Amino acid sequence: MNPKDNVSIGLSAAIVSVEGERPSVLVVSHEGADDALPFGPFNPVQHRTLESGLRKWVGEQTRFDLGYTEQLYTFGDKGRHLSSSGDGSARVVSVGYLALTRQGKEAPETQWRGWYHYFPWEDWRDTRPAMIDSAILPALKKFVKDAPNAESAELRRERVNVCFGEGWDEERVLERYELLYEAGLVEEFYRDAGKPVKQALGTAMQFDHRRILATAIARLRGKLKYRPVVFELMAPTFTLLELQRAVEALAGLRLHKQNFRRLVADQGLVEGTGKWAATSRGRPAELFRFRREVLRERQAPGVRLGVRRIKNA
Amino acid sequence: MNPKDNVSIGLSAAIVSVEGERPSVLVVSHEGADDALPFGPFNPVQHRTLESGLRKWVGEQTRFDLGYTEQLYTFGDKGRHLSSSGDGSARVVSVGYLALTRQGKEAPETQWRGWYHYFPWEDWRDTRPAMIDSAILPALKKFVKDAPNAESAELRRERVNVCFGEGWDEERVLERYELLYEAGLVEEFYRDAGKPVKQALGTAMQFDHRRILATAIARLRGKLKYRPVVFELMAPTFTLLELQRAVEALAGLRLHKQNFRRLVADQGLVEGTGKWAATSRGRPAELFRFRREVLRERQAPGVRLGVRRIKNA
DNA sequence: ACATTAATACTCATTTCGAGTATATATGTG
DNA sequence: CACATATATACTCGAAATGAGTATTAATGT
Repeated sequence: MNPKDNVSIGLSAAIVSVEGERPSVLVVSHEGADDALPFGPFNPVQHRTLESGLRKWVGEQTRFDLGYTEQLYTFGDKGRHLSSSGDGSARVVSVGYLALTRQGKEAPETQWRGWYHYFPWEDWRDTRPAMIDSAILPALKKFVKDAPNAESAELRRERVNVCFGEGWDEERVLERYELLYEAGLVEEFYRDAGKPVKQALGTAMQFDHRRILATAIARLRGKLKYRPVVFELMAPTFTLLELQRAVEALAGLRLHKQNFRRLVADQGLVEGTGKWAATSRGRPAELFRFRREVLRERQAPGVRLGVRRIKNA
Repeated sequence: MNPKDNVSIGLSAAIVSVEGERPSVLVVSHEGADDALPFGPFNPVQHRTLESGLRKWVGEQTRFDLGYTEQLYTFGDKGRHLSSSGDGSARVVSVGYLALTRQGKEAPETQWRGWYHYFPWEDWRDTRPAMIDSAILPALKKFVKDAPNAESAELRRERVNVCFGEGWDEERVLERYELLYEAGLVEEFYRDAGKPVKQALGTAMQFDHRRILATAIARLRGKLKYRPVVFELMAPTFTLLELQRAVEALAGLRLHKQNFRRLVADQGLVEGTGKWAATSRGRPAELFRFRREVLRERQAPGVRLGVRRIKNA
């Protein structure tokens, strides 16, 4: 192939953990600049696979030993990988990864940050976020009206409806972010276009990292339901309520407690340890552990969160 | 970034269609060489996005106008992108795509080929393929026995069990292909290692294209169940049996006719046209069309094929 | 003692699913 | 034309899964 076809490949990782009710992502933050995901170039000479390249880079940058990892998507859009400083020179194709861990000893330049800082409209645990009605929908209405022609307006109307209309589908995280981007509701839109920022919902990230994070959340929310991935984020033993809170934090939804318990129990996802959690108030809860055997036994075990939100939080 | 980090990006597409009961993939075949998927390099100067690059390349090579497309995975393993001629020079990272179309006018160097030529063990419509018991399981048993140590043997045993043991999970196409690759049951294994071929199940493809195709089939089989993607492969109108045969062809499984009908009808995926198919024998079937509106209405409509195989074909 | 809090158990109606049986409408054959 | 055969379509029925509770148990704080 021709040398002019050469491109640099950037590897980025959305490293996710949950502490209590807060789903977080590990970010590299330098003062003044936006947060970034840990990332680095793929070196075809050193690295045998993309994933081994990622592990090496991330290890160096964050001192983290990635556990579960999964490739998300490869982004190559022109103009979507600019840093805040605006160097538009190199064309970079970026491969995003999702990694799940528990919090540990991080490198000093990195920190865990709640992911709803970047996506405040995605957290429906307490209530439908007010900003959807106060800021998002009015702006999107305008976006529909400003469409260049009727056909485009109809397409936009449909997208708005799917993303923010009747019936919240918690998995459409990326679709929603991309819609907000195109509608100019997000800082990155202005940065990529080299224009002054007009609207900026949520906290911005460097490059296309918020898009990668959106992809990560979407994938994780989907995967939760058919693979027992939550357990990668849990301590070795946990109470059922802790497990539920973790799932809720990730899904951004509240679940029905009794049914949640029935689900994980009936599916054989967990087993009691016979020990009890130190409790403050209320009846003490039994500590459970993940039954690794289910990975072999069942076809598609997962916390099939009865997707519907609990009537009222 | 350093120039030595530069890599070529190859774009490949698994273009899928179904004609009758035969799911096919569009391949480029030159005599003497293995089949290949349509592919070409990504040109960062010309192409704004990876997908537009793909569309351009594929358009030139196959005269096909891709409809539905979806990015699958980005492969970068060293030594898995060798051609049959064995040029090991350039390091290529390949981005695989899935595209769904109907058959039309193809370029002369391309042809539709049934995908079960490449994966004969994946077609369970008539019966559990005999080669699983006659060839695959014995060889995999040996693969387990030849493990370097007990721990590795246990891991291998589990993988064999998940892939080919009790309970067929039709989505694990890639997992199965990778297992067969590692166990040396597939031509590509020997080619990539530069060794003489010992065992070769199914028809080989160039580069890592069979792996990309496996990824495509797996993704499509999964997606079928929660998104109405089959309809991309159907004529504008079709009988319910034709629709069922298409789904069965893709899934490699037989389905229960009456329940299939109930499913697609109850979900509002199709609507009758009031016209009837020209019939040879039996009562004539009504022609249906896809109700595009469901894309807006329901959360996750798809042909939730009651995964279990029909008792006996 | 008792209000409060949380864990866990049990109930119940509804929906979905798997697997049929039953009936309707063609063709082809003697 | 009667009837075997093939296919489409309708309807049934029990089992399992799901959504939304109520009931009971076991702690703490006052």
